[in-house]
Amino acid sequence: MFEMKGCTHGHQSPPTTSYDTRQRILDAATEIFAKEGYGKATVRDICQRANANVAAVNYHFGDKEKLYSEVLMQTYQAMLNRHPTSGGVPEGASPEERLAGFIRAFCRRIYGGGPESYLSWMMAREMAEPSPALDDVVQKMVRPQQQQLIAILNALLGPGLPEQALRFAMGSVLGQILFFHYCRPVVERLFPERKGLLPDPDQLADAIAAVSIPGLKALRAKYERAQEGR
Amino acid sequence: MFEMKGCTHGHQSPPTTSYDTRQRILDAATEIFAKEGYGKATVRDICQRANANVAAVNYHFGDKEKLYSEVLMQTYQAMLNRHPTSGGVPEGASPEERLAGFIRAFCRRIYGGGPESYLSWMMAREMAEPSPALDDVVQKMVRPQQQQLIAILNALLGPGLPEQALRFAMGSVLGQILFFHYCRPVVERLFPERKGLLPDPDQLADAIAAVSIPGLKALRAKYERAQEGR
DNA sequence: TTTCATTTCAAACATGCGCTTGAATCAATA
DNA sequence: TATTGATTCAAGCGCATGTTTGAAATGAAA
Repeated sequence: MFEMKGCTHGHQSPPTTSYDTRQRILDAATEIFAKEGYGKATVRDICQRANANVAAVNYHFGDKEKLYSEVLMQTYQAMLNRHPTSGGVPEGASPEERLAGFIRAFCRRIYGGGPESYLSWMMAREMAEPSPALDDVVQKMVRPQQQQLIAILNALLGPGLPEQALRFAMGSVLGQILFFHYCRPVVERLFPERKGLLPDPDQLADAIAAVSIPGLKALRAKYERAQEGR
Repeated sequence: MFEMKGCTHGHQSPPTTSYDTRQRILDAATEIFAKEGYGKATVRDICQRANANVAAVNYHFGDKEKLYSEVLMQTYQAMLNRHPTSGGVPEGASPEERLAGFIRAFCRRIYGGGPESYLSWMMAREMAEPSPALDDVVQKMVRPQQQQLIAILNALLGPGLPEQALRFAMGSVLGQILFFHYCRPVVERLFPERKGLLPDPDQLADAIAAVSIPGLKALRAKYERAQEGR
C-alpha cells in the first residue's frame, strides 16, 4: 500500500523530480479544468498534457477532486496577487474614486483575456455546479473582496442604509461587471459579428462607474424617502 | 429496425397511451435536467421518475440530447407565455415605466421560486456549458426580448448613442437582474443566514429601476460630453 | 556497491453511462 | 377473431472513466 505524502517528505529537497511532475500536473490541470470543466476534464487528458502517467494524479493528489480543489485555490491566489482589489487607488481617496478603482480592477481581471482568465472560467462553472472547493474559495478569497466593496459602498451611501439595500447595491455593481462574462454564450449569439471579442476592460469599467455612482446615490435617496414617509 | 415517428403518426389519436409516456418523460426530464444539469442527469433516473423503460427515451426522442433540446425549448416557451415581457405596462407608457415593467417581469420570472424557475436553472447551466440547443433558444426566445429592451433603452436614452454604449446599457440592466441568480452559490455562502431565501422579486426590481434610470441618464450625459469634447 | 524509500509505469479493474436488441404486449382495424 | 403497426420491456452491449495494483526504475544515503 502507498503512503500518499507527496510533497511533505521528511527530508529536504523541495524541488525534487517528483515536484516537477506534481507541478506539471497542476499546470496542465489548470488549463484543462478551465477549458473543459470538472466533469468533462479527464485525468487521462491531464496526465497526457503533463507527460505523466495516469496514476500520477492519484499518487500526488489522492483523487481528481482534491487535484481540482488545489488548482482552484492556487489559481485564485495567483490572480489576487496579480490584480490587487484596490485597483491602485489609495486608501484615502474619495469613495467615488475607490469604487471606480474596484470596478476597473475587477474588469481587468475578467476581461483581460489570455490564460489570466482561467480563474473566471472556473468560477463561472462553480456558479452552475458548485464543487466542495467553493466553500473555501468564498471564505478565504471572495469574502475579503466583498467586505472591501461593502466598505466602499458604506462610505459612498452613508452608514444608515438597511442591510438589504446594501446587498442590492453590492449586487448592482457586481452584476454589471460580471454580465458580459457569465452570459457570454448568449451575448456572442446575439452579436455574432463580435464573436470572440471581449469588451475593452477599461471602457466597460468607465461605463459601469458612470451608471453606478449616480445610480446608487439615487437608490439612497429612494430609501431615505421611504424612511421619512413611514 | 424502429421508425421513430413518435408523435406524428399518420392516423389521429393525439393523446394515445404513447403520448402519456412521452409527456411523463418530458416532465420528469425537465425537473431532473434543471436540478442536476445535462451531464449529471441520467436517462435511467429520468425514466425511473417517469415510470418508463430506459429505452423509452431513445424510442420517443431519438437520444438524450434531442430530449434535452425539446425540454429546453418547451420550458422557455411556457415561461414566456406565463410572464409576458412587457410586465403589463402598456405600449404607450413612458420609457421609464416600460423599463421598470421589463425589469419587474424579468425579476418575477427568475426569483418567483418553485418549478417556474426551472428555466432559469437550465439557462444558467447553458452559460457555463452551452449545448447545441442554445442557438435556437437565443434566436427564437432571447432575441425578441433583447430587441424589446434595446427599444426601451433607445427611447430612454435617445437614438444618438453609439452601439457600444447601448450594449453596455443593456448589460447594465440585465447584469443587475441576473446577479443574485447566477451567483447564488457565492451569495449563499457570503450570507449563510439567508440560505435558501430568494430576494423579493418586486423589491429587487424596484431597487434596480431606482439605480438604472438615473444611472443610465448619467451614462448618456457622459457619452454626450465625450462627443462634444472630441 | 548495497540499501531503501520515493516515484513512475503498463496493465487492468470496477463502475456507470447512453444506447440497442429482439421478443412481448397492446390496441385498433379488417 | 386474425392481422398489423405502434409501444413497452428486460437484458445486455460497447465504451469511457476514475482508480488500483504490483512491479520496475530512480536516486540519495550508508
